[in-house]
Parts: sequence; structure tokens; C-alpha cells
Amino acid sequence: MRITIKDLAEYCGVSSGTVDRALNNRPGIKLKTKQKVLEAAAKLNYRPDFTARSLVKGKTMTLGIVLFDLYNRTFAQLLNAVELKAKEYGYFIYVALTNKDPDNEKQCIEYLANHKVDGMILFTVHQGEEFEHYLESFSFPIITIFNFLSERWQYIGIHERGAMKDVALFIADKGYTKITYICPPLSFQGKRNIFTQEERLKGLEEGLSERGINHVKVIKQNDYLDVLDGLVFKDGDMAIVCSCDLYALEVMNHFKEKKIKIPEDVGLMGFDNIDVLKYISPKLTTVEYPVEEIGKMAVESLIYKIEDGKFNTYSPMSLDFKIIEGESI
Amino acid sequence: MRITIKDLAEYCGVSSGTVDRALNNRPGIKLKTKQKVLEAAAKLNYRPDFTARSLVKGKTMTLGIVLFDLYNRTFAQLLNAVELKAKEYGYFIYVALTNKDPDNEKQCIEYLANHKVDGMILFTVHQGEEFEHYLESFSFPIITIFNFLSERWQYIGIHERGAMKDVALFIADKGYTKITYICPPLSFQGKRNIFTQEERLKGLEEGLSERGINHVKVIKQNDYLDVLDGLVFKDGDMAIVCSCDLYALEVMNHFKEKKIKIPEDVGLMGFDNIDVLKYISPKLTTVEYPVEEIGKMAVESLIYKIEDGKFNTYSPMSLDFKIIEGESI
DNA sequence: GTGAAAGCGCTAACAT
DNA sequence: ATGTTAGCGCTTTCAC
Repeated sequence: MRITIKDLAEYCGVSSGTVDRALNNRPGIKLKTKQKVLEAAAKLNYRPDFTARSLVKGKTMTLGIVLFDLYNRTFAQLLNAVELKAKEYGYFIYVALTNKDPDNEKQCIEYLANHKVDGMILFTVHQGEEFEHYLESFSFPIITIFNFLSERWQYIGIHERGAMKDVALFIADKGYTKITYICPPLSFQGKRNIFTQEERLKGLEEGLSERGINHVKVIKQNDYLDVLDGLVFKDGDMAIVCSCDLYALEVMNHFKEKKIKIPEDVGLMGFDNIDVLKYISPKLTTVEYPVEEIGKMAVESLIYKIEDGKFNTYSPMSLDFKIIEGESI
Repeated sequence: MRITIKDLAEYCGVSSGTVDRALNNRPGIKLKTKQKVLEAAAKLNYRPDFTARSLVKGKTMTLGIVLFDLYNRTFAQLLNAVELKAKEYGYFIYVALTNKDPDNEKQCIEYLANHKVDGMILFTVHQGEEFEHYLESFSFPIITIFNFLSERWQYIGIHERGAMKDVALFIADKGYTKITYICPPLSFQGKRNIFTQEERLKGLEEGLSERGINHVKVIKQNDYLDVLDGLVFKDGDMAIVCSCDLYALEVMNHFKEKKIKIPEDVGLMGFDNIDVLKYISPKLTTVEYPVEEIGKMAVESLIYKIEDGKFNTYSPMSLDFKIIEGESI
């Protein structure tokens, strides 16, 4: 059986209060008593029971994070950064994966709440007043990432719209006049929270329209490769922009098969700058942004709120992004 | 403030015992009373406090997993599978990342123990009697993955040695006579637990020796690319085997720069079959094994032990692997 | 400087 | 069918 504070007290012939003072560096204890207790603790292999401590302290030193999955490299990187940063502050991380399923997501949130996390990092597919009202029923702070909810919720991310606007200007200035945008998640428009995706599209359209291009062909289907088969690529005047690198890689593979040349026949751009791009040729032009930074900021912000009662102020969506020039456009 | 069972009891004019019966579907309660309590719980937005429950039940419904990091795709996939499977059984996952730092690893284990996980999945860099003795001081079941510890510890993984032996036979039968093996982690031989890596090397040597090849050049340096520069590739009689795909991709990139052709000048093989290989050309020949399966089995085995008191029996290291033939060798 | 005791929110055993 | 009560292992307050 596990040794408790009571066992230690008995063993040392002191009270549990004294053991507590020794174990937790609290004042009001004779050095000698303290040493005796600490030695006994080491000898008997005592380990504090955090669940008991949590119960009295009302704090679990645990943060919950809700994500779609970890197949997406970006999320894995994010979680990695979150764990590291949290541990620095002595917090542990509960991961809860939703597979983008709204019901599943709610259940994850619910369970995390029951496990009494001190705070939550939330990447949600939900949106709307009802959901926000639901979130407000929780007594711990919540910070949203990637998908914005509303001003009522602390949010950390990059300026998605601005990034895509830059992309638009970048490709327009390269001389491309026909733009195709691939973003299957947009098919959930109005049904789920796809803030990030919508912002990117808006940015793209804004930027292009500044350059006099007022039409973007948007592909929202999951079988976007089939849709591409229906398009004609000549003169190299079309640029295909993908809402994330993974789609761009699929397109690349597909075009390789079809003997369509990048960038000669058609330009291609991704988004995310996932690390495997370094092994791919032609080098994919893409947008880099600091995922780890998002994770770290989320944790720091959350812990600050937990421990000091208020969110630290910073301009939201202020993180840097950068176009990484490859050879694909 | 959070509503407690006591609040509910007061609100409904019953005792906390009755509330408990209603909330947890325990027998011995009138349907009507039960409904009243449940309605009140919903209305007042009651949420059970798992830390309190854990304290009395001695069970947290939480599993801890200790991994190096999540940059390695394989680990991210594994964690994904672990989370999914655990949630199926109602368990939550604490992730603790060690960055391969032994001290860090011990601290992670310690903290997880203090948080009273019901079980632990451990990918350790430690080895030896002292560490095993340390692990035995914990009262929850531990299951090891990837790096084997000893027969005293439940282990789940593939037959690494057998897999690499198959690789050896495969490449020998392709006519390769000079074999170079790249595996930087081997530099930790004797210092850390690198079971997986050692097994793979042994398997390679075993297989090759069966085909009359008794010398393998083993590169353990981190700057393995520089070492490759010192080698001469002619006749295409050399095969480079990498202990994981990532190294192989680095080699590929390097050779591309150096205008060394794969497989004409030199053969190349990886290990892992990470998902991005589908975007890489030439197609890398590699070994596939079921990471998700390892994760699922670890969770199921652990939960079985937690709930039924014994590890289920299965032949260890029994998981399938398969050589995926590409164009690189 | 130390001990005693209450209580965190829940479950479980025992009364009624 | 329901109420009462004693903990789970710890922290914290108050008394000595």
C-alpha cells in the first residue's frame, strides 16, 4: 500500500500537521524534526497524493487541451510545445481528441471539466451563442486557438486573413491571373466553426481584388483532385492555392502522375510549412507561422489567468507569419 | 461556485446518499425521487468532482504516457491511438514528454505517480536493476513500449530483430554485398536503453551473415551525412540501411545535392513507413509496422490489468511488420 | 514548535 | 426507500 502522511506521522511520532510542515517547507518546525520526517519519507518511499491535495486546494495543476487529432503535424507540434511549457510551470496536460466530431468534442470538454482541470485550451468546431453559453457554465478559464469564437473568449493565433492576403498579393505580382483555392473544410460553412478557413479565403479574395482579380474558383469538395481533372492548364496563368500543405502535396502527387508540370503548367502554394517539405521537390512555396509559439502563449496566458485571476494583455492574432519561397509558383 | 452533491441534496430536500443513488444509477431509490434529483442536477448545472471521487475510490480513470516527444510522427500516431482507445474505456490520458532526458523522464514518472494515474505506458531511456527497482516502488501497473526493460515488465512492440533480419535477407537477395547501417542512437550504447536500436542492428547482422556477409559498416555519429561523404559509391553494390525513415530522407536529400543516384549508385532503405513517404520520390523502400496497434494493445492490456488484476496473455513482440517495396533499393 | 480537528466532495456501509 | 456517518489523504486553522 501507499504510504500516507498519517503513516509518516505515526512512524516519526509526530502529528500529521508537523509532517505536512516538513514536507511542504512550511515555517514553524524545528530543523531536526523536519529532517527526521524527510528521512522517513525517503526511506518509506512516501509520495504525496495529488488527488487529495487537489480536493482541499481546489486546484489540480492540470490543463486540458482539446484538439481534432494528432495526425496533423501542426497539432502534434502544438501539443509538444504546450506540454513543455506547462511542465515548466508544474502543470500536467490532459489531451482529449475529438476527430472533429461535435458531440465528441462536447463530451471531451465535459470530462475535462469533471476531472477539474485548472484551465482549458480549446480548438473547437462549435460556434454560436448556445455553445458559448455552455462554455460559460465552467468555472475554469478557457483559451481558444485556431478557431475564434467571439470577443468573450481569449484567442491566440496568427492573423489568418492578413497572411492569405499577403499570399494573394504575392501570387498576383508573380503574374498569375486565374486563381483556384482548395479548401475542403469550407464545405462545413455555416454548420461548424471553420473560422480559420473562412478567414484565409477572405484574405485571399481581398488581396486578389486589390490586384483586380475578382474571381477565385473555390473547391470545397473532398474529391478536389477529381475537380482539378476537369480544369485545363495552359499558359501557366493559373495558381492553385491550398489551405494547407497536405492538400498541396496531394495535388503535387496527382500532377506528377498526370504529367502536369509545376510551376510551368500551373503554380502551386501551400500553407503551414510542415517540416517534411524539406524532403519534397519541387520545393513547395508556403506560409510559415509559429505553431509552438501559439502553444506556449496559450499556456502562459492560461496559467497567468489561473494564478493571477486575469488574462494578460496582448494584441490578439499578433503572431508573425512568413511566406517561404520555394519553386512551385 | 460549483454545485456539490450537498447543494443538490439541500435543494431537493433529500440526503446526499439519495442524491448519490440518483446520480450514479444505484438501486434502492424511488423513480420519482430519482427524477427530481436528476432534474435539479441538470437545472443547477451540477458536475461531479472526479478528484473527490478518485480520493474515495482510489482510482482516477487516468492513464499516463511517457514519450520522448511528438515531433517523431510515429509517437504522435501512437498517442493518437492511445487516446482514442483509452477514451473508449472512459479513461483520460496524461502526456509527459521527456526529450530523451533521463532526469526529465524520472521526474515525469514521479509526477504521474503523484497524480495517481491508474496505469502507465512507458517508453523509457533507462535500463538496469536500479531503475527497475525504482519502477517497482509504484503501485500501479506499467507497460513498456518500444524499449524493452526485462521480463518483469509487460512489453508491447514488434519483433524488431526479426524485422531487420528480413530486411537483411531482402537486400542480400537483391545482390547488395556492402552494407552500411545508419543509426545515431547507437552512440548511447551501454549508457541508455536503446533496446529497439540494438535489436535492429542484431537482426541486420544475423540476416546478412546468413547470406555470407559478415561485415556491416555501422554509422553512429550524428553527422552521418559527413561520414557518407567519405564513402565511394560505385557499381551500385552498396546498400545503406537507416534505422528510421527520417535518416533515409536526409540521406536522399543529401545525395540529390551530390548527384548520387538512388538506387543506381547506391541502394537506400528506411524503417517506419511514415505517412509522408507517399509524397517522396524515388519511393523509399521501408518497413511498415502497426504503431496504432501498439498503442491500442498497450491501453487494452493496461486497463485489463487495472480492472481485472492481471495482464492478459498474448505473445509479446508478436505484431506484424511488412517490407514495403519502393524504388530506392 | 507542535498537536488536534475540521473539512474539501464524494462513496459506501450501516441505520432507520 | 432514505438518512446518517465515517472515511479517502491532504491542508489549514486554532489551540496549546
